[in-house]
Amino acid sequence: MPELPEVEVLARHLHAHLCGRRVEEVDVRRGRLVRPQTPRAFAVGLEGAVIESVGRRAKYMVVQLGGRRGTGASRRWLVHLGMTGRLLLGETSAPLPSHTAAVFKLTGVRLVFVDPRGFGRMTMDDTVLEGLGPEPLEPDFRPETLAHALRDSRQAVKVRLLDQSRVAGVGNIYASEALFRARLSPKRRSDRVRGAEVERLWSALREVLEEAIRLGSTLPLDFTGDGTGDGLFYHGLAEGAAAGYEERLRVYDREGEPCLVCGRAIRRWIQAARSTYYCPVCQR
DNA sequence: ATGGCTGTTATCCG
DNA sequence: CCGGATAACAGCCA
Repeated sequence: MPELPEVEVLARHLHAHLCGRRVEEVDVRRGRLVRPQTPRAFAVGLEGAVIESVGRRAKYMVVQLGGRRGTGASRRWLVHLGMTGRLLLGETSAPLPSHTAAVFKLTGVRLVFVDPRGFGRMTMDDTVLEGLGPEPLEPDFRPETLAHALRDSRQAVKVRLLDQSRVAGVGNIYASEALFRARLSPKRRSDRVRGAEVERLWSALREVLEEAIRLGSTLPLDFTGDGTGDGLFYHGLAEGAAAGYEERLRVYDREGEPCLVCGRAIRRWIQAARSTYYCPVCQR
């Protein structure tokens, strides 16, 4: 489930594994993966580059590249996992999994992008980062920053939180989780979230995201994709690691189960064609 | 087995 | 302009 925390954890792990390696060969097997750029231009731009760092912006993994002289400005390789994108790291000789969308031969290792539903994206065109909202975990993300993001919209606050141009990186799961912890109804009109409530939502959002990163960072990761205990993480989790992960979610996917605070049954409600989970008693 | 659901987002309508 | 619906796609589950 690639939302901000999952991409952050992935980026931190890949940073350690990929830094200093050279991109020797790029094989895009599913052209639609590369947008908005031709697969050819993407491959040509990437081949020969050396990976300097791996980071994150919103739900994008950002691979900073160097190593080729005379190519002008710094280049960034952007990866969006969509719903089901995964990055697998392994032997060059291993057989490729089904739904392999792209293969990257790096020095000493092979990186494979697998994506059954094909919502993932890759590009070297960083205009896709334009228009993204503030990073909720940056120090300059203050309660006023969130207040500004919620202002001037009659949309439900839950829907607003999913708008990447307002706050970057929040997805369907953490939007529900943050609103639950802030005791705020997902149906509340965004421009009617009041001062004290903004403060609660601000801290709840940061807590939820930070906790997820902390927990994700301590999990044993399975970069080869061999593990079967893989239902949650885009790049695969070592077996058995998924259990504690789900327990951490307090409302998401708990329809009909008792609220952990008041005991009332958790409800599911469709907003903007996505499921929202909430407690009808605790969240007003 | 059929249909409803799924972590995302660009684009199309009214 | 705004906001809701849809499409892109495959897999899983009841």
